[in-house]
Amino acid sequence: MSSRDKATILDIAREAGVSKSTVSLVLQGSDLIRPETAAKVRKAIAESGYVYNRGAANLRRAQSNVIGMVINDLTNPFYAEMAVGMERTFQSAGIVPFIANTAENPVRQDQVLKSMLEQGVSGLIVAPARGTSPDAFKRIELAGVPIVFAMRRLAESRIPVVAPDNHRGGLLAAQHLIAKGHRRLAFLGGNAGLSVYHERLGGFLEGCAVAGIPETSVLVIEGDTNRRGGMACLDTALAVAEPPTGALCFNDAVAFGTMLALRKHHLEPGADFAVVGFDDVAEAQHYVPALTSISVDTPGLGERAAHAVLKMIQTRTTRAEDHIGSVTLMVRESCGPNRIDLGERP
Amino acid sequence: MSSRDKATILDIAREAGVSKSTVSLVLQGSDLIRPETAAKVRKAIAESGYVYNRGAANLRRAQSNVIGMVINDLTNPFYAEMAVGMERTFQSAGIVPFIANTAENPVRQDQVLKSMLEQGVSGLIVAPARGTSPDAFKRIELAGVPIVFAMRRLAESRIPVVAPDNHRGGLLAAQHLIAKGHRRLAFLGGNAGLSVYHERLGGFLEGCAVAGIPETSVLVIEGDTNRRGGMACLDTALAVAEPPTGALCFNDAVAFGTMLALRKHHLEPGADFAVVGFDDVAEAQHYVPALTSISVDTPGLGERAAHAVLKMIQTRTTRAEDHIGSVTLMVRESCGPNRIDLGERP
DNA sequence: TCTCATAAATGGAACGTTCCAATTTTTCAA
DNA sequence: TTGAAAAATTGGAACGTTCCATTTATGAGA
Repeated sequence: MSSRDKATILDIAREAGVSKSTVSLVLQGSDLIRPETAAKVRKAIAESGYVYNRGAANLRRAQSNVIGMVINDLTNPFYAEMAVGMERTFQSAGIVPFIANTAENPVRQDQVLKSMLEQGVSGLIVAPARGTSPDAFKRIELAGVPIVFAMRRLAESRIPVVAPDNHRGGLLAAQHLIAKGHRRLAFLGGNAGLSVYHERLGGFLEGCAVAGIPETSVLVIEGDTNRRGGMACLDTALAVAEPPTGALCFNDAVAFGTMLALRKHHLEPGADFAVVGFDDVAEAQHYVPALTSISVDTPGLGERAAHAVLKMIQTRTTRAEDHIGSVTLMVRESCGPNRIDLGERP
Repeated sequence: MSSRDKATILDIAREAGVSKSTVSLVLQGSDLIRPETAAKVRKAIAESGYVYNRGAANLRRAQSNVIGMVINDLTNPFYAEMAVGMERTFQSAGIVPFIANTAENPVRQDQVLKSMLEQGVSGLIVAPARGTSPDAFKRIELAGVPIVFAMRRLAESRIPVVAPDNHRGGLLAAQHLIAKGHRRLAFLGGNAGLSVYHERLGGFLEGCAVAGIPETSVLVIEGDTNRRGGMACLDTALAVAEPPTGALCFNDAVAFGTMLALRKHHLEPGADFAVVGFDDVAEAQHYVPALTSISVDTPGLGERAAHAVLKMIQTRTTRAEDHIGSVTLMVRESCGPNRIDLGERP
């Protein structure tokens, strides 16, 4: 039945009455082959259930046309959206990227990177797992494989980064909350192990300082970067002597959690407490109340990162400029109506 | 600087003063090698930035230790959760699966499958894209690569399937709504191109029929399987002469959309209209109101599918039993408190 | 010390492709 | 028709690994 010993280029050659070289050329779409000959070969291929052995091919040539995407958390819609943006770009370049998930686990990440390297990827996009050790990417740099970081950067690394302008996002959020009349502010969720955390918090504090609110009076509460973390943070925030009236959350997931917890405390997000998210995931605009959030153009960043690797591969370099994407404040309902008239949409 | 011509097994051999065969044996963890010799080899490997060339290895042996997961929509949290369940299983088997997204696009799916095949995957889990043609998997079957379908089945295919008991889920939902006192029911979202649609709808209609509600009086409205689709379906549902008072939604995303649309019509989900979802994604329990949904044990199904391929690979077979996972009704708030009276809603 | 069994290490032939250099076929001007 | 240039095709040597059949080293018993 099913030919157990799969067909090779030689079988095709025999079948079509040509040499293996000819078959190889046809496979590569070379125009050195006469059209009729190519047709004969293609016919033989179609009839034989032949599958091209890319491993063998890569052995001979030195490139591999596979690109790896290593993502820290695929169940986080934010990263899933980013990954899809990357895929779109790769698709139009005619290449199929392989995705792997590290679940924020540096050990898993090591395994995954090793596997991708062994597989001979020609480029890599990595959203590093939390707590990645600084030399986790030494092997890859040594191997000279082009790599770009997405979203997160590593402390002392010269690997190019594609990320949103987190600092400015934090700043915009602070300005917005302050313009709404809030003076007692909080920054909820995230933890100091994340470069993104420092950037967002830094921008937020700067915005506060500029408006005359000293850093020390801003309530900063670390926590998990998911719904549960947001809920916990809010509980803590409301327990202090003079609780805040508004907060920037580390990301949208934390913001959703914060809003859920507010309801448990019989406070209505928007009316009694202002909540700003970060990332502007698709869900933000559908939520009730719709979440005011810092939009980072997620798929756009994905595309950008993909273009960067593609270019690095093409130009055979391992260096590239960082790209810091612009951010915008999406004003929705979770900070309530304007206290000072800024003419935003209802 | 970086040795442009990468090290091979022979370089390691020379460095360690042994033969290439010895290095190969060490790499495979063979116990034929004296520990001191193995140590020497390992030292040389560590010092040289050597990367194992799996492509070359696969050329010689016939298996490849890579497994492909082809997912129809990674941005759908449901499928992302399933994928993570699979990954967990593969991880504990020491293998790194490669994930690819098809974005519900059969053409893309073809490319992805071709690429995975060429890469020499030893097994495949596929959640088929909507509208997949029945012979899209002919190549794979011909190549004798073990494959299992997750969640969706294909009309005339003998490929094993791992999926929840959709029929029973539909039945449970109908019983629940009817027990709550609803008589005018609807099934919202999904479309006839999906096997899952027929199964869920079939179970729902059966549940209705058993309770004396004729199939013809159940309002069935097709629509997109996301939030927007749910919103549109509800609008249509409320526009009929005698609108329904409760509905089973094709999946949780549709249910969320339905609840959003209810609010726009000034109806409160749970109080004025009963909503049941399907899949029980993580968000269901956090939503306000918390969504009553049919839980399918998503990660569990993923694990099951992963085990199935693993076993097929091990036993070198291409056949396996279907697995239909049990489902449970998770009662939360979106159907409101029990109605004792069977009267119409005010 | 010698034998012999066993343990450890090795060389060479594959695996399926690409690419180069070489060969054969075709085309066309003289 | 002939010859030479151009076009089309081809054989063989890589690529980096594994595996088999051998060879070489080790150590126990005499």
